[in-house]
This record gives sequence, C-alpha cells and structure tokens, in this order.
Amino acid sequence: MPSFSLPADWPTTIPAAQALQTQLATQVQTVDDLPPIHYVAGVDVGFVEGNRVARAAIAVLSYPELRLHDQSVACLPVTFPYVPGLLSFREIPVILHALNQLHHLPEVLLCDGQGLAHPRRCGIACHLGLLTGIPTIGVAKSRLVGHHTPVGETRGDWQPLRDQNETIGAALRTRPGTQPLYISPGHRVSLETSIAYVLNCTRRYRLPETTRWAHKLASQRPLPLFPTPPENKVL
DNA sequence: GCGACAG
DNA sequence: ATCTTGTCGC
Repeated sequence: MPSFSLPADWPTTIPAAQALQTQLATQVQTVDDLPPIHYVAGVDVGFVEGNRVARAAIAVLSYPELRLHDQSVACLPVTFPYVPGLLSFREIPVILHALNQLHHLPEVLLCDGQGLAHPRRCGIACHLGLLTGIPTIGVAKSRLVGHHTPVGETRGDWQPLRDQNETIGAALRTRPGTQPLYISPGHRVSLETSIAYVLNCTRRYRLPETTRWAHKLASQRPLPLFPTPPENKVL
C-alpha cells in the first residue's frame, strides 16, 4: 500500500498557497513520460455535513476495457475554503488519504478540474501529479482561464485553449449536443496524449467512465455498520 | 469600479 | 460543490 502524505509546509493562507503554485509550476512536466497503461483512475471529491467534511473517491478501471478494478473512499474535515484557482488546497488532503487505501495504483490519474489550464499553470492535476509522481490529466467541466474558438459538433473535435499567447489545454467534444470538456496536462503527460486518454475513457456520456465511477462513489451514502433491524410493530 | 471565477 | 421537480428531446 502506498503512503503519500502532505508536505510539512502545507499552506494555510491564500497568499502562501498562491506563492507555492507559482513555485511548483516550474517543476511540472508536460512531455509524455508514462509507462504502458493497464489501469486508469478517476478522482472526485464531494462535500457533506454542510460542507464541513470532504469525501474523496477513487475508481481504478482496467484499460482499455474500463472495468472497475479497485476503489476507495475517504473522509476528512475541510480545512481550506473554496477559492477559484486554489482548489487543490481544499481537495488534495483527502485525495491523498483515498490514494493510500488503494490496493493497486493506476499508471495515470484523471482529475476533476484543471491541470495546466490555470492562472499560475498549476491546477489540481499538476499539483497532485507532482506530489505523487503519478502521471495526471486535468478534466474540467467548465473553464477557469483561457479562450477558444467554437468547437466542432462531432465527438473528438477540439480547439486549443489559449491564454497569454500560449496553449494551455483544449476544449474537447466528448459527446454531441453537450458542452465541451476542458482538458489540460497535469504532470508527465502531453496535451495530445491527454486528449487521447480522455477520449479512450469516454463511452456514451460526456464524462469519462473513470470520473463517472468516482462521482458515483463519492456521492454514495455510506453503508451503516449496524443496519437498523426490521421493526416489530404490533398491529 | 466591473466582470470572471475549476469544484 | 450542494439545494431540488418537472420537463424537453432523441
């Protein structure tokens, strides 16, 4: 079993978190450096208890069959507010906890959110990739930064997502008649390869099967340890 | 000052 | 993210 942990100097303030992202961005690798892929995983985080507790779920699927192979769910009190651009500081602690409970680590991780397509080029996919060494891809349902021309209507059509005169990701049509997904490299994966994996993990829905499984697990009610016995009402 | 703003 | 019923379209 893996044992990833937070760095000792984990930021607790917004300025410190932003400074760390600027520094981490210099270490992000956007050229392909992946082993042969046999397992792909999706990560998702949900909130319960009135947003006071974060629940992370990871679904590991065989590749390219996309059959569920391993899974884990972890909970942790929330310690950082939601601030656009600082998502990783809110979600990574509980994600590491869930990763540590996996029996089999995937060779690539599809994250819910941006990778390179971030104001400081360090979205949650980059951050998680740097902390774990696992190749990561950012898969977001909406845009954080950057602009693009209209995307074609056919599955697989895409347009570069640009910001400050550089390509930071892609708006990808994974299903006709729905909004495009925003794909960007996390760590150790190129944009072209990121797009290919997202398409290969997507069947008949807008979201990849990895993300759909993780979302399902994260929003699922935990099974009671002691199920309520059937009542013995006297009628 | 105003609009934008992953989950 | 989460709160929530019905509803439009293939």
